[in-house]
Amino acid sequence: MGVTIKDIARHCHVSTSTVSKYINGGKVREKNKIAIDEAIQLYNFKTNAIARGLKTKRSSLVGIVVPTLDSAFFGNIVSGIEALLYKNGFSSIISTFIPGDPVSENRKIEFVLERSVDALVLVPICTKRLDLEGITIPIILIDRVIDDFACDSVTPNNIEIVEKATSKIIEAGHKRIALVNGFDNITPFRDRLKGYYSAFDKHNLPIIKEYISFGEASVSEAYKMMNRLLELRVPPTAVIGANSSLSLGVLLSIKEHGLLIPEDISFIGFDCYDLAIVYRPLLTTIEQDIQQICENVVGLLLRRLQKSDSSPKESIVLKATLIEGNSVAQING
Amino acid sequence: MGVTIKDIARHCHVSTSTVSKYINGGKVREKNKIAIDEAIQLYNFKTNAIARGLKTKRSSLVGIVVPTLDSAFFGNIVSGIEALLYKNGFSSIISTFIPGDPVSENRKIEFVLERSVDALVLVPICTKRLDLEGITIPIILIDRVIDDFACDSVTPNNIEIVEKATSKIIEAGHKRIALVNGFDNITPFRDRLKGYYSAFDKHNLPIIKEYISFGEASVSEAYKMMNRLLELRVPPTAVIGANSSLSLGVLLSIKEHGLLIPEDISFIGFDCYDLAIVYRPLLTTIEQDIQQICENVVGLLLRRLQKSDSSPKESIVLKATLIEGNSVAQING
DNA sequence: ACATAAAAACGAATCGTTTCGTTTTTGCAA
DNA sequence: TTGCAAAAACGAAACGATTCGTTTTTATGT
Repeated sequence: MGVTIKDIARHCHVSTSTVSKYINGGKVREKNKIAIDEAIQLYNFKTNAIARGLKTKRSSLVGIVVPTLDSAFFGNIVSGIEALLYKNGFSSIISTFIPGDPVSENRKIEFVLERSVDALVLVPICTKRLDLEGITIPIILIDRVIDDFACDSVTPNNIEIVEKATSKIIEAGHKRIALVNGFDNITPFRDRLKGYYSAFDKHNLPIIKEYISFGEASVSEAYKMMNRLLELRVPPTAVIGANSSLSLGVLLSIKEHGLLIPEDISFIGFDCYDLAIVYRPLLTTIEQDIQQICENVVGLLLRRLQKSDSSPKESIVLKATLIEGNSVAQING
Repeated sequence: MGVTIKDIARHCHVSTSTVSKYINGGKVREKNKIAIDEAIQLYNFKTNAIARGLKTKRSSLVGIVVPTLDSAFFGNIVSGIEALLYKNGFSSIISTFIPGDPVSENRKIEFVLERSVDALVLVPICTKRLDLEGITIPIILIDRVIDDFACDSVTPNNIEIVEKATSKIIEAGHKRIALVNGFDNITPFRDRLKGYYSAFDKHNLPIIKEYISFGEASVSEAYKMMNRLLELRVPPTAVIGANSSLSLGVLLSIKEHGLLIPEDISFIGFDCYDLAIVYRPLLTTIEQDIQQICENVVGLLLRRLQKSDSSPKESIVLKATLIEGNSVAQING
């Protein structure tokens, strides 16, 4: 504890600047090189990242601000990003916020910024402009974008993939298809709704608004939404959960109503692969490739951190996959 | 960007030390107080955590080192701890490692330590002594302990709870009960095995070693283990998954074999509540109270950070709960 | 062996705070 | 008013690295 570059310098009879230079990959006389290496071993010297940060104004810290990690989805994303950042010498400061609470979101962002992070990875909930505008470090948004705020982002092709999923259900003969959605001021939910609409359009089917449900994207809210849907006079014959928590809530409600998938109701989920493969029957789900997301986020981040890079903001859209299970039944008319 | 305490001081015609004192809660003349507050607002001053850290040797950073967050279990723990730390003014540096890889674990710990964290929260995999001994900051272990290394820890009552679960199965008439376990050099798996043994002992039943399977605690390994168990000449009539990933792998294998729970095989899982409640039938599982874990971890941590506290290491053991579902069938002898 | 350019080492200043010993101001009693 | 303790402000010296302009050493060619 507390061995500094000075100790190394003294031990090697060189100046601190020489040691510093060597540590940072500079050229140094061979014998000094050897001596310094030895001394570093001997004293178990670790360069003090704080002192370095103070001088260089770079902390090698990336802030990751996400909603609570109650689903494996964001957990996997955080893990993945952290692992890639680590390979590039960055540490990750994580900060989670309460999904429903814009105040907590803003505070958490502030909190992370105070740590002098070099960049920010953010899964925003608020569409309201946080005071992100004034931030000078690179920001990458995942999963969703913020209206009227040009920013790098990595998102799935929500419209297309939900259209595809919805079409699949329609083509199996369903007409009463519920969508248990998040609030549509959040871009992915807005887009997933668009995809749903689009599929109905393409098949010349009328949309029944009653079957579209908006709410907070939590398990418990989805459960309530689905309960209401199932208690309609004419309940839906199929349902789509618009993200992992919503899918979970929907399944919970279906179960509580004693209904069977797909005999009583067909189902397509979103980002719930772990669950889908053990569920009986195998669930049809929309899945994002998390590794791919992480690679794109970190790749973009590293490019942005090269000071020279001031190219225009990028919106990277990654293709999600519809994984076929047995949770959608063919029905007649 | 870049407004410092100096700017505030100049603007207020006071010295930097006065500003510093005020910021840190010291007493200051009323008019200075007002002036400083105003200037802070005006310039949107944020104290530079890095510079402060350099001087005070406290970073208000806590390192959290856990295996990859591929299950919601650790994700929830990380979220929970982060949230509580935040309330106490700490940021969380997260670092995940590859569960099977002791080298990655050690490197990640080193990496976090270089950041001058004030404390370390760790879910260790290695029983081998990392060079944790030399670390002078407080360390809290979660979920597992390390042999011959006295350290604060928060763990579940593995032996008792698994004994209870196993007894439940035995009392339902089962004799061929499989345990899909992690390697038993990891303390929780060792203890869960003890619990399993103990239940057999108490019921005067012979243990059939064939049904006890050890492997890496991952979904894929559990899947293979369970496959092997199901392909025995005399397969088990019940199975216990010894943690969340193992439970998932077990379910996967059961499904692939076309078996029904509980008709064909009974099942008790561990830490897979989300899954258990949507599964059909409702699964019987052992669950830890994550909120309680987090509160204990952070509580202990904060106590340790009070310099004065040098009380002996604590091993906090929290009671896990056996949640009754319908996945254990009564069978006749 | 000598001059000279290139390479490496040096030393001091600096990053933005906190801290601590000293000086100034304040409030109050004589 | 003056004196004096107590309270507050001050200023300089850290913390541990990096940086940059300068000096020293090395290597090269004659």
